[in-house]
Amino acid sequence: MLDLAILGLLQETPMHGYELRKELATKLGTIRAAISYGTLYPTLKRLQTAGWITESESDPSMIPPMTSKRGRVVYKITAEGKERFADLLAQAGPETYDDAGFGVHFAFFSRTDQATRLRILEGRRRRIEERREGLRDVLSRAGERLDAYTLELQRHGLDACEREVRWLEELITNERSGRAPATPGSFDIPADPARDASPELPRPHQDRP
Amino acid sequence: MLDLAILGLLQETPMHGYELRKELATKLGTIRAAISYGTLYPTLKRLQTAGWITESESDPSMIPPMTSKRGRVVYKITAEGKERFADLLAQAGPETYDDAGFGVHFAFFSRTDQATRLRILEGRRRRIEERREGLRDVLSRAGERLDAYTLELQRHGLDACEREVRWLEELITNERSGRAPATPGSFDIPADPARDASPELPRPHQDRP
DNA sequence: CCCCGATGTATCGGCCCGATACATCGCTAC
DNA sequence: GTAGCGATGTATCGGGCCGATACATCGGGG
Repeated sequence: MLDLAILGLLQETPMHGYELRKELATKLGTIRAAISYGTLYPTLKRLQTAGWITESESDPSMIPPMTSKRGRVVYKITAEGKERFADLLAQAGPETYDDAGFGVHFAFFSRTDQATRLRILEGRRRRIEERREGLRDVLSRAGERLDAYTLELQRHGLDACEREVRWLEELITNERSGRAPATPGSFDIPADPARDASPELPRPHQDRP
Repeated sequence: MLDLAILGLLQETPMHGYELRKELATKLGTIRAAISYGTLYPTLKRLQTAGWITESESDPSMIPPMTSKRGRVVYKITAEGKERFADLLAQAGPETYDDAGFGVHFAFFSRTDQATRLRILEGRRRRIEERREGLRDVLSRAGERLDAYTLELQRHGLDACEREVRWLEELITNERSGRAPATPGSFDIPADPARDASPELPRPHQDRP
C-alpha cells in the first residue's frame, strides 16, 4: 500500500525522505496521520533493493548548501518502478477496498483509467455495505446485550457507513456519466481555488440531472 | 489498547479465544474489523505472563463434549488484572485519543467515572479539531497543487471531521448535564430494542433543552 | 460416506509504529 | 558571541498487529 503511494509521488518528481513524508502527509492526510520514519526508510530500502527506485546522493539543486558530511539522499523512480506503479494501480486485491488501500488508490485516480476507477469504487461500496449490514444486525439483534455507550458507538459508526455509501454512489454516478472530476495530468482550475466553498469544481455534490 | 479490550470483556465473563474474538468484533465492530488470531493468542500469552489473566483448561460448561485431545482453553481475569483494567481505563496517554484508542475507551464508558469520560471526550475533540484544521489548510492553501480526486478525498475527510466534532459536542453537553446514556452495570431497556430507530433510548441526538 | 462450514488453537513472516539517536541550519534571545 | 530552539534530515530497534497457514473436531447436507 505504501509502495503505491511512494511510487506515485516519486513519479511526479524526485524527492528525499523528509520531503516525501510531508507530501505523503498532505496527500493522504485523511487516511493516515503521518507515515513514521521507522516505516519510510526501511520501505525505501526495500523499493531500492527491488529496483523500483534509485538513490542519488546529494543532487545539484541542494538549496541549503549543507557542508556535506551526510548529504541528503534523493530518490527517483526507475522504468521498472513505473511499471510496478501501473500494476499496483490496476490490481484488485481484497486490501484494495479497506480504508487505507482505498484511500491511496483514490488519491491516484487521476492516473487511473475509468474502468478501474469504477471497479474500485464499486468494490469499496460493497465493502462498506457489508460493514453497514453487520452494524445494523448488532444494533437490532444484540440491542439488549450491549450498554448504551457501546450502542451509541455502533450507531455513530452506522451513520458514517451510510454517509460513505451515499458519497460513493454519487461518485459512481458521476463516473458513469463521464463527469469525472479530473483529467489525467494537470487540471484546469478556475483561477480562485475554493476559499470557502467551490461550487464550480466538479464535485459529486451537485443535484441529480 | 487490545489489552484494555480483552481485560474488559473477561471482566464480564470468562471466555475462550474464539468466543473472545467474536465478542471483540461485535463490541468494536466500528473501529476494528476483526482481531486476528495472530494478534489475539500472543496477546493472551502476554497478559498471562504479566499475571493479568489465568488459563483454565476445558471448563465444566463444555457444551460440545469434545473428546478432549485438545480442550478449549478458558481465560479468566485475576485480581491484578482488574487493577490493570482500572488503570488502563483512567490513564491519559496520547494514544487514548487516536481512532482505535478512543473507540476502545468509549466502548467501556459505562465502567468509567464521569470526570474521566469528560476528559477523554474533550481530548478526542481536540485531536479531531487539529486534524480538521490541517485538512482546511490543505484545501485552502494547496488547492491548486492537488488534482480534483485528491481534493475530493480531503473534502470528504473534512466532512467526517466536522461531523465527529458535532457528535462529540453533543456527547460532552449530555455528559456535563448529567444525562449520561448509561448506568453502570446492566441497563434498563424498554422491552423493544430499536427495530428501526430508537427515540426512547437516551441518545445524544435529542433537541437541546 | 464424504465434504463443507463453523468451531477452535497456534505459529510465522512481514508491515508498520513510536521512541530514540545523531547531525546541520537559521533564528531569536540573553 | 553564544546558547538554546525548532525545522530539516537520516537511520535503527523493539514490539504490536496482520494475513496466511496448519492442524483438529463437530454437525449437517448431499
